[in-house]
Amino acid sequence: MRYSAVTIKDLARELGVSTSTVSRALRDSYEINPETKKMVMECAKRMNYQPNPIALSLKERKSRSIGVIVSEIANSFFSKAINGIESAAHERGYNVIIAQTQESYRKELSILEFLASRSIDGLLISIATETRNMEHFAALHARGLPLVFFDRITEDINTHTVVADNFQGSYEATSHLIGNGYRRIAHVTNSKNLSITQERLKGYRQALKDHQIPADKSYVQYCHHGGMIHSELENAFNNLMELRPLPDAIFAGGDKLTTGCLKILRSRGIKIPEEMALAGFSNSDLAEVTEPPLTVVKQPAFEMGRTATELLLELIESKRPVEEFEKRKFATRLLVHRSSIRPALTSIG
Amino acid sequence: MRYSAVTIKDLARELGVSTSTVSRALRDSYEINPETKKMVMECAKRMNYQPNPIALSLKERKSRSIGVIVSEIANSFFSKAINGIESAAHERGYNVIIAQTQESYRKELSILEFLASRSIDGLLISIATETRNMEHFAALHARGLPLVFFDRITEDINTHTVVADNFQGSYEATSHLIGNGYRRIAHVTNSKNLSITQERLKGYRQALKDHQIPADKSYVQYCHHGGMIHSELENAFNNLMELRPLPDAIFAGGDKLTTGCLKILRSRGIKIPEEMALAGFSNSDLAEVTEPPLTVVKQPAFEMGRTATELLLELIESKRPVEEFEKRKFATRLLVHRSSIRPALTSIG
DNA sequence: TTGAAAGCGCTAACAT
DNA sequence: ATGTTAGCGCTTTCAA
Repeated sequence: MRYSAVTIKDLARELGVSTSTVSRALRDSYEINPETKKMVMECAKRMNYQPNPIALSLKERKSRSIGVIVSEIANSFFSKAINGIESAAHERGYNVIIAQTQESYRKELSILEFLASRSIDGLLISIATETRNMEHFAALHARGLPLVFFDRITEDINTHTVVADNFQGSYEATSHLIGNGYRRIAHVTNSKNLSITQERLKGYRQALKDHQIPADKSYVQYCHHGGMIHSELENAFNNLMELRPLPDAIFAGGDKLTTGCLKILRSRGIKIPEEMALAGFSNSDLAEVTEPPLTVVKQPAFEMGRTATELLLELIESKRPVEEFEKRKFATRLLVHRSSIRPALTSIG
Repeated sequence: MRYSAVTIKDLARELGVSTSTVSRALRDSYEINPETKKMVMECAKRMNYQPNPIALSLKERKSRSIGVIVSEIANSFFSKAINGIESAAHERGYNVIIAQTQESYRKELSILEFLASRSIDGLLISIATETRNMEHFAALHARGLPLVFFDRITEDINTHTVVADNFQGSYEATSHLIGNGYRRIAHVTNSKNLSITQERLKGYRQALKDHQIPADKSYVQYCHHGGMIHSELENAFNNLMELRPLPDAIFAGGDKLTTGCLKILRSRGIKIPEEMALAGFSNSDLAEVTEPPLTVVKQPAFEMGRTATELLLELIESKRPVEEFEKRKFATRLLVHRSSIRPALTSIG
């Protein structure tokens, strides 16, 4: 059974006027007699007329919907960013179509093809951790599809980007660990090719450097799948546990990695922060009620989503090709909790 | 700048044939010369032709997209259910448009209007906690839009439904608390009008009854906004703390309520489970690393999402009106952790 | 085996 | 002030 709506034609027939009169009346055109307008409006309301957006889309060659590609909505940063995206999009009459890569490059490719073939007007992208090659994005961009990257961005494509100040967030968190007496700080992070990985790594390294702590490459562990594959984070962690001297703190570069490290530490009975401190990027609401409460770097996810969307809609609705691209950067916030505070008694200094 | 795709017309011009020939060749029609077919296919590939789904939609009067209405995607149950929904929908070439009510009836109304006007083919709905009146759904259903309710359902509309066995989950959790020596078990739950609230309440009451524990109405606190408004849960909690005798356990009937109670108990320094045990419905991955680890009733969210979608697509693609409606019910799982286990020393029995 | 033409719902240029 | 018509991309009779 098909749901069939009232069309402009039905109204025209009902009223004995032409479809164009109805169309113009509904759009409140100046060239329509006020009385006719009123008559049409009333009839439309009475018959519960709803314009068919598909016909409109076909005509205007746009669908008033935008796509969003993220790694997974269960990620606390992305679910909040999506709230921001939806709020900005709906305000301006746009639909949002969400798709998840689960950090997989293959999925990213197929999703991109899927979305492109669904006539979306533009795309918000946060790149999967597995992805190294940007050609699939470049091809679409070259064909004129408006693109805005957020959070995990690429330099390869010349368009708007929205990011958190990952360097700052990472620098602050690492400095905080150092300030609490930790010296052998490991860094568990996403795949090397990701923009956020590189920036966070830089912040981490700079903090070590500024405090005259030598950086050791083996203290940095990359998770090619962003902790999406459980064994991967386990391996990274095992690698760290084989190091001598043992790290005394872990700074994690992503939502799943932060909570993942917490789970592993807990499951192995390693005391936090006595034996190993933990801090990391996360937007989880539960950070303060875990055991121990987690020190986290929070990104303004909602605002970032909103801004990315506004920039995308600007691109979509711009009459002329946009030449100037913005790089918006948002400050992060460090929320300090017990997981990274060295207890007074065991302080080594 | 507009992204403009290759059309069937471009192919026809390129090859010097008619658009109908191209169309038929692409659809592999029997009445087209194999050589022509091959030629068209090659040209389509070469020019990177992608059929315009909007034109198709207009023609077929369907959009190959379904809407999903949930309270919020940051909810651990819904984010996983949505994964299931997307997996089933994408498999069959459907788009998913997600919208969030934030538990607000008003938002539910406007979202419904928005989605209905965007020519979706069907709708998956989990009702907002504020909603009491089902007329907005009934009106759409009456107009022939396929609807499937999941998780928070209504009896008022005759269609497929997908739920967890809320009674069972609630019964088991409450019985578990009783088995651990708790007798004064409070229940913090969603708005009274919600289906899940009623079923979970029944399970809770039945468990009390089966163990000869008198039910006290004041031990049940309803949150009309599902804990979405912070003060609401605070109030509910305060009400419980004024009771004498004081409850010795809380059983929470929803994701946000469970973690919300944890936060409140923690912030007030009330020891869990010594002073107050806690258990509740939640699909959070962090339940086992909170302090204390939480006893939770888990729903098979992914499977529920998949099933709801399959039922909806069945409805959408059915040639004749569907008369027989299914009520799918999924078993829940009780994961016991420390938050509900009475320590041996303080055991009263 | 192929082409011409109509039509899905809507808008807008062009009549009148 | 209103009507006629063409066209957005595609499929599908109907003709040839």
